Amino acid sequence: MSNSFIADETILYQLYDIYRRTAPKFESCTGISQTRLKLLHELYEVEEISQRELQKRVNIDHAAVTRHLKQLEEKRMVIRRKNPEDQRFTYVQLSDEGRLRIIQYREEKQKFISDVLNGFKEEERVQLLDMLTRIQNNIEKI
Amino acid sequence: MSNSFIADETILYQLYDIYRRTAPKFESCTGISQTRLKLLHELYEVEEISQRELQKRVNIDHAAVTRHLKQLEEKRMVIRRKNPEDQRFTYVQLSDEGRLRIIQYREEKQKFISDVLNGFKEEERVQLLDMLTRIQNNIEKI
DNA sequence: TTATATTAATTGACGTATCAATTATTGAGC
DNA sequence: GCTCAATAATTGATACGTCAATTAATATAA
Repeated sequence: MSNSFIADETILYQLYDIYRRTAPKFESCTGISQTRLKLLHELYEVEEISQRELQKRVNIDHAAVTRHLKQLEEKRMVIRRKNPEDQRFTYVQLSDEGRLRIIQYREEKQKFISDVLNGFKEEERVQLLDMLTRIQNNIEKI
Repeated sequence: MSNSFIADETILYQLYDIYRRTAPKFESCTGISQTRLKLLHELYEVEEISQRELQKRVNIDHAAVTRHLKQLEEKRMVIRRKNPEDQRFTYVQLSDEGRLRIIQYREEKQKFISDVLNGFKEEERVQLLDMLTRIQNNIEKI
């Protein structure tokens, strides 16, 4: 087993470890989980959208989407309604309050991200993004 | 909001996304989860170790360590015993079968990792590892 | 038009991480 | 020696992801 393989192992492990350690800090800094903010962010970009379409965009399981939206609805962050023309579809939109609060969340998120990438030059960020994208593509193929 | 911030956001999201998509594939390719293999790997490196020490090395919650080890014990992969000198400590070691099977797992893992990093030159791997380590350090400080 | 297939959403079962509380054992100070 | 603090392990509650099964509505084909 070569040294470079050990380094490769470490890369994989660090990817995993970074996620695990980031998630709780992200939430305590911003006040919301990464997935949920992603959902709100997608809603922020549109007037109204079906759960199905939203699910495709955030790319997590249907079941998780349903549960998040139900909770966001309870918190009065989003509004859901059935499409009258096709009752299978449920349409979702941000409530006025949701639209206000997401702005706050995004500010906190921005601070958080700049902490995470502290010390990274612009050029390095570009490189990193490129490498992560390549990894994502590789994983896709497996 | 500048373009570079959007790129930074994407980096964070991709780190999260890579983990989420890697985990199930890792498990289906290797036959074991990343965390559990990490536990076994640590055990592979030593004769015997306390759960406390093992927990420090893998750096996940005590509760998770306990639960994993209980399941690995049921599967006859590890052996646990109380330290007679200090009954608070539980010592863990690989069983003979565990020691055999981890070799298999590691081969599968090696294949998996080379798929994930397919197309990465040695120099890029070094760069990536360096950047991930810096991110880890940044997260630590938050 | 009536049976069948498809689609969106939901629910259930499960795995695994976290934090907090509890239990059991040992150590320290009086 | 006895009480109180510290430590390791465990258990309970909760969160959130997966896949599989189910429900409800619509489209399609005989």
